[in-house]
Amino acid sequence: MSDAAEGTPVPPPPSPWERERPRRARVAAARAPLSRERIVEAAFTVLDRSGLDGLSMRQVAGELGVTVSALYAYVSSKDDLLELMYTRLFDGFSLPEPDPDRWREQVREYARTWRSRLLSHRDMARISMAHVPFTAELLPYVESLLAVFRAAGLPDRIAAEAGDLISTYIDGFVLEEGMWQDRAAEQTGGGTPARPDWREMADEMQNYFASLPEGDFPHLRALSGVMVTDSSDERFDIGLEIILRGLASYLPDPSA
Amino acid sequence: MSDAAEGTPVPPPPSPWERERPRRARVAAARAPLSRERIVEAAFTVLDRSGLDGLSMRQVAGELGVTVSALYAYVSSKDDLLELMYTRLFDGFSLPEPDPDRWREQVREYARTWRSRLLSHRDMARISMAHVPFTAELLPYVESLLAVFRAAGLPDRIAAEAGDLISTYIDGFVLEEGMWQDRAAEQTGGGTPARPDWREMADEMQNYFASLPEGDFPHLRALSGVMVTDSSDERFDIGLEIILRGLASYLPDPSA
DNA sequence: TCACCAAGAGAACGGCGTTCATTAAGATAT
DNA sequence: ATATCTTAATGAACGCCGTTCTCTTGGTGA
Repeated sequence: MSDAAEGTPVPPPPSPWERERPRRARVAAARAPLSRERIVEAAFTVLDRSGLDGLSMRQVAGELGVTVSALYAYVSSKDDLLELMYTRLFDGFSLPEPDPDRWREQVREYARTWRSRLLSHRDMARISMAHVPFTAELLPYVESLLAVFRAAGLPDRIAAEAGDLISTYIDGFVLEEGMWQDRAAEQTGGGTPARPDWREMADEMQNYFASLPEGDFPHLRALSGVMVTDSSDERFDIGLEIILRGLASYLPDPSA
Repeated sequence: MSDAAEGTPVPPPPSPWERERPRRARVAAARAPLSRERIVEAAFTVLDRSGLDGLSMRQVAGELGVTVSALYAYVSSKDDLLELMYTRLFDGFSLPEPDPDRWREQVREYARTWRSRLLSHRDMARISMAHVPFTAELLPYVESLLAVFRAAGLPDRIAAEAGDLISTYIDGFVLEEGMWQDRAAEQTGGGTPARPDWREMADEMQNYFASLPEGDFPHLRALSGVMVTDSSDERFDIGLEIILRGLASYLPDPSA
């Protein structure tokens, strides 16, 4: 442990006037060399902290203690990085073997799982909406969702649309959830409360609807109750059920 | 018309070495003073030419022959401008008086109209997806859509979701249409062909699906035919019909 | 004629995505 | 042990962005 045992030329200590070189980046790199994986991970950290609008290559680089340009050795562009993040969403995701007798439940499970994955990172729905899962890596997931619909007995034309329809619904729903969340956050101040105050938000909305001119918005007023009292989960299931019923109507025996 | 009749101090002509001052901006401004309307119009021009990613305040200002900062006298931010563009989409839009016997047709018409409006400007679906029509100005439209659902006899919980569901479907569908369009455009080169080559695109996709390992993607292979041969309009109507059937299943008499 | 005013110009700030030449460190060959 | 090559990261630069601030200018009413 004692240094200078041999004649190994120890570099002289830096003179006081010369700025100490930043050694930390190198040290960090030695601990864990940069990689696509590490970059994606850092990107998720930045995403959760600052949202999609605050997700810049510079922030990601900063998170890793590295310069921006270093990232471009592993990632060809910001779009590339976003696509990696999108693909990440599918990791370890698997649909069950299609069971014609349980196809509704299987689709429900798919939908709930997918929604919870979208909710697991801030603004993830925005990223998801900007992508189509038609890369070689993701096609298997599309395939197994289609398998469920076809096994259920849906006509080809219906099955072909069903996947898109369900996925679009989920993305859109979560996207809106996020927008209300953001709106709530920006009202309570710049800070990002872990859980936005739904109660307060709902009350405010309720009041707003109730304050609308009586004669002009009868339906909005009438529905403001259920819009506000129903939880997000309930509303999600309702929309999902509407789609499932629509799909089921194309089956020879809709009772299935 | 003759100048210098009186002692009005005419400014000397600009010396040859000094850059001629740009007079055109001023002239243009005199012709038609800036306004929110003119700014929105210019923004649409830029949007159609360069897409949402190319829509910058600087480009809009350039389109008007004006400096960036001038815009900020009329528009408080870029977000504000985007919201104006979004609101523009609703101009002159009107839903018919709800007719319980024709509610499906009324919803279909609403959906087709809305889709065609989204298609009328490049990337408009992206802008639409980022907004909720819950501003004072747009609530009447929401109201009259809800009116159709309620008049049809849908339960409140269902009617409350139906508006969101349909709107999300339309936005999502058009968004995807745009993505395929962009993908096609970037393959044929930087140029922006007015109508992307659907035929070629479809063939290419068909080939891709057909080239997939036989055993691994039976459903994708089986459905690639209908996915490709059906026109966008047909696919849109199919998805819409699925939703309408789902909604109808909540009516006492689903035959309506 | 002069003071005022609204509208727009112009410059600047900090941040962005991306590229490029350069450098430090380790591995390899002589 | 030394010279060479490779790799991985740096740091500076380019051109663009949204936004703000100060300044100019042309027209208006007293």
